[in-house]
Amino acid sequence: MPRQLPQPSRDSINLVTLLGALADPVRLTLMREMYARGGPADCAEVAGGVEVTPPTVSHHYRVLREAGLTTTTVEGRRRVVTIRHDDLEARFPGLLAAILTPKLAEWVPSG
Amino acid sequence: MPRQLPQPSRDSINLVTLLGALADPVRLTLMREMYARGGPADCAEVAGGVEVTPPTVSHHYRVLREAGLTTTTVEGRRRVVTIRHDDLEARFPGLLAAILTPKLAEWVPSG
DNA sequence: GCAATACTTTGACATCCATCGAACCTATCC
DNA sequence: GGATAGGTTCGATGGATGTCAAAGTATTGC
Repeated sequence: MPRQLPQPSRDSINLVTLLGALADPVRLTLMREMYARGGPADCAEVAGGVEVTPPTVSHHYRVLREAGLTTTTVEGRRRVVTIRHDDLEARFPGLLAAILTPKLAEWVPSG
Repeated sequence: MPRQLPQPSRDSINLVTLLGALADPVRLTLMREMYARGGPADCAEVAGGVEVTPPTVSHHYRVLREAGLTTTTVEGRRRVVTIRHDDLEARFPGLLAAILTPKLAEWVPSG
């Protein structure tokens, strides 16, 4: 049975917390990867290109989830993560697209 | 003569830095106030409703400026601040509106 | 049951960050 | 020049944050 990890309700998503969650290169990379995949994705696959240790990856997924950005479900010994498109669009229309759509070359100057 | 305080060029505005600058209640309040006024505004007036000491306000204005969000000019013994609408729209279309448009009641749950 | 897999939690550590008081700087005005 | 006003910088401080190694928790498979 897939269990769902605790997450804030739509109405309790805080903008400052949300921005703080996105204001980190690792988490922004994770979000971009999820966004590009467009649907439920394997946590390990999404984090494939990220160069931090498993505990740190776990920490970042937790921050994203607790900020209301993602939903994580446990399926066996893997985790599946999804961006909360509907909730985020309802609360902050256009925000996600504005942050995640720009090309990589644009959010990292000289990158 | 109005002097302009140093700020990053349009192309060197970093998304992570920008989000970090906005991920603070005081700075978000300042940005909202400026956004609502729609043009150049007196720093002291904008910060009128904020309940922190002058050194802290000064610190926050600096963070906003160095993140590329605002332009500050010195006119006599007051400062005038402006949101860099054009540069921000060019780099991250729709971002500013998505973050600053929501009503107050929405970015602070139960507020 | 046992071993291996996948991820999390705990604890520690270094760094960053918001905040303030005190001192400083630069205009304005008498 | 002296006094005042508006802001900034400096130094200190308490708290948050990113990171990792080690230990813990589930789940799969033999």
